[in-house]
Amino acid sequence: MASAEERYNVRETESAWQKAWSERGCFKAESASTKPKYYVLEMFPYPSGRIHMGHVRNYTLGDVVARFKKAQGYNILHPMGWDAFGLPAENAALERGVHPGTWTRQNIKVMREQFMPLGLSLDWAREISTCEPEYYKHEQKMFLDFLKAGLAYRKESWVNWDPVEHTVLANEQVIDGRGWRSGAVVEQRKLNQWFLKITHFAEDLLKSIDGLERWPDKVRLMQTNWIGRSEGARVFWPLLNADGSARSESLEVFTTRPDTLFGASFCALSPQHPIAVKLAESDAKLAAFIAECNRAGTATASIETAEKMGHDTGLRAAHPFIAGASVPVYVANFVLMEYGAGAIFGCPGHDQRDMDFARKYKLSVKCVVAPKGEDAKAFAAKLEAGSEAFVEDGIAINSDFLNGLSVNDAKRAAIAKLETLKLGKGTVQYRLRDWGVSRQRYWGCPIPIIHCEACGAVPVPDKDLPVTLPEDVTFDKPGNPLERHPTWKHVVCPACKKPALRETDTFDTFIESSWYFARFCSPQAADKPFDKAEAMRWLPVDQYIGGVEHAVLHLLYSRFFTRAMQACGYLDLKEPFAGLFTQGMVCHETYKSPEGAWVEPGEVRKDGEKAVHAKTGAAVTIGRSEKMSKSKKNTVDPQRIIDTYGADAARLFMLSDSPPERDLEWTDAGIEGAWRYVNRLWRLAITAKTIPARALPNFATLSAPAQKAVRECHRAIKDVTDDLERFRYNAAVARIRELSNTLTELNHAEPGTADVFRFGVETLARLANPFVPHVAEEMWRELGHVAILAETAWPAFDASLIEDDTVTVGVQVNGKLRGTITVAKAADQKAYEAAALDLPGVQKHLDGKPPRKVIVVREKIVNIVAA
RNA sequence: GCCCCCGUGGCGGAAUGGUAGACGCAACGGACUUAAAAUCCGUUGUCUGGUAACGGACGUGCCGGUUCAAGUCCGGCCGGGGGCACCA
Repeated sequence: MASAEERYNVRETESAWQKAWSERGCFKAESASTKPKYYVLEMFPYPSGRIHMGHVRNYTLGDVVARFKKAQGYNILHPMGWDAFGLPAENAALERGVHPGTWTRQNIKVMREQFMPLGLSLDWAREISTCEPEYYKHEQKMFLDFLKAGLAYRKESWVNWDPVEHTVLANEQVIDGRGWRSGAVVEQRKLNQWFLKITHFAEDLLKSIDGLERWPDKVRLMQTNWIGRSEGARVFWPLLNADGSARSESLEVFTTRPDTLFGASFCALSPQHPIAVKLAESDAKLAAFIAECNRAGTATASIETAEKMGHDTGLRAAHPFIAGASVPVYVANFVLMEYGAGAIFGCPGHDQRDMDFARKYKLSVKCVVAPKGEDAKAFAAKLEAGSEAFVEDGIAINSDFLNGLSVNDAKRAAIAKLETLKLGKGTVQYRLRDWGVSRQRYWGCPIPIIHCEACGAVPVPDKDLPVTLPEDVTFDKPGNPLERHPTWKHVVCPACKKPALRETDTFDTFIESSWYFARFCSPQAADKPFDKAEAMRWLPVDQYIGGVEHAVLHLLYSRFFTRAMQACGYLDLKEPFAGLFTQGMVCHETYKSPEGAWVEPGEVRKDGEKAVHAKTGAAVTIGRSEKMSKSKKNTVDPQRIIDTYGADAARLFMLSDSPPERDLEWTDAGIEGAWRYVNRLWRLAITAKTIPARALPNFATLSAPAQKAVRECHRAIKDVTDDLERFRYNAAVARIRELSNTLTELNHAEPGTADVFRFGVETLARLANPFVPHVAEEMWRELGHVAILAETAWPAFDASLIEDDTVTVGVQVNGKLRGTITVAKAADQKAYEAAALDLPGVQKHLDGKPPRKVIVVREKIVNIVAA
């Protein structure tokens, strides 16, 4: 055993190995290599100031993958960078008067230094920072290429306006009617905006989800729902004036239920529908109603509680199937302009919203679908008198040529008829809308466009790229500093050379993260975003790791952007991430003082079940464990943990207690336990190094306990390897601990097993390497190895030693365990049966009678069914 | 409202339909120590019989089903979490 003087010096050991790895360039991606490639990437961090536990977990998970795959012989690309544009930098500028660039670059410096002691196997030579012109100039060029290819466009539209951030937000960035960062209730404004045509790829983005086999089902489902494919029909309703005379236009609606057309009792337009807007010009009441709707849309946070309101335009729409019939045309607050045609036909009998609307405005309700097997007349009478729509499958009734058809057949028949009449056609509608990328902010990539009165929106010529941000800006007033900069926006039109204005909006920062993974592939090409051949060699990312909060946003944008880059010749690739792993959050108990203020864990002293404030002694209530956040003050600073216990202990704790996809609760006891195990590993190595290194004697000559231990080692290699492949890191750590328990027992109890013990500790070091790389290296070195463990091949197991000659299986009587038998693996069923029936416990429960049946599943179980 | 996931000891969690609770945390007992820390050895699902050796019953949210065998599969509830949400 190690003497008292010999203690594991974490600090020195960890920094020494970090230095050794760095000096040797262990983790540099090889540009020319015959090894198969493996690209490991964690979602790059936003430089907010300091690293937090979520970062530690994220990068530790990726590091396990990288180190394991490296040991398995892959050429690894494991780069790091900074998602450096964003609003917090501007807020800091506002609050502290520091330039966003200064603040951001300072944070990067601090966080980079904080990352170093974690011992991550990163290739820092490829570090990128998205706020530098060397990075963002390429996306300006790409944007102009997208523009040429028709994948970017500008249009005036209603947009989500965040009144706190003073900027537009994408649909994906509005959560529960509030801005995803500010939490402010989002308003609707009509603005000229740049859009990227993500809908162009809607079908492909949806279909390709099937091929993303190494993505979590949850994320695939979320993207599927977000894209929201619906099959239905566009239907044209010729419009009539109040007096029944025909108007020149017809109203287009989208429906997924053309089978219910015979149940139509009204049509409704969105308040933003062009026809509604036009009618409002000569109808003051309607204009007031529309204004009211637009205001309500902005002021009401809880849209779902908003009452359905409508305004009768006086117009009528001619029914496509019933000659001479028509329905009233309303403008209604619940009809969305952005979806479908911005107008609907209402069938109250089979849509709850339409029912609500019909009851409120006393419109007719007609049942046109009845459940199969029920009395249609009675059902229809009940439905038409009630207030609940029937939305399930059934049989068409009261519907002329559709009568008797199922919902699906009726849909098909209705569409066919519409197409014959040229009053509609079958179509596919997506919920997905184009990605609005204009932001009225300073700290982002300038949109490379010049607005000229004569020439319109003119792209900035290549030779004038990049359009860089001016440094001399002020943040003393709300709004966009670029807009009020005295000179920056004043330029001449590249086409006509007359005075013109620069676009002062910047890109949504999700653009930078939509292609950074490709930039990493070729070390910082100056004249192009990345080298195509290099990118094709490394991409797709083999394993991408990050939080599930990006399931739709970043991950969908990147999938789109990759397709857009392909369309413009940058790549020949559609899917950027072949494998995705979404980690859980790092949580901690919350504490509150009697006054209701949050209390930091550092100020709380635990006294059994109770908690008290360390300084004042006042009782503190313990709340549920929640995601670490500054607002709830339940954070633990990684820096402090690493200073105290070292990176290995922090990494081990992150990996060992919970499955990586689940939330992890940080506890002091947990990190202590991890720390103890790191020391235990080291002591095992110190003990083992006193044994001379020599080849393991022939297996057959070993004592029985030694043989058993050797088998254990090989089984551990197999199990840990399997667990690593399947992201079962908590199970892998448990398996490693089991092996150390076996070795400790062996060393204590059995003399003459020294060689095997030494072999076991070596195996332990190699298996522990991806998880706790520093102490593993130290063990490896203590055991006399010169080669660095980080560059040593993953251990192989001997399949013949995995299997034992005998097997122990349970013996049940009527499904209840009554004993176990150990039999030769080669034994036949009869031998199992005989051994099982021989057990006293079995005899007792058979009560002297012969068994009715004996089920033998070799190497698994024996179950005896008693008479 | 719609869709998805999850319910296992005091706690985190193991368990290709085949010996439920691996591994760890906490707790308790012991060794070492003047003492403490550290370390090492042991006990630990619940109830219950027995001085003991050793047994018995129950047990994976609840109710039912399939099966020789169910934490695992199927149906129905209850509870928790997440996503979407006036998407026609």
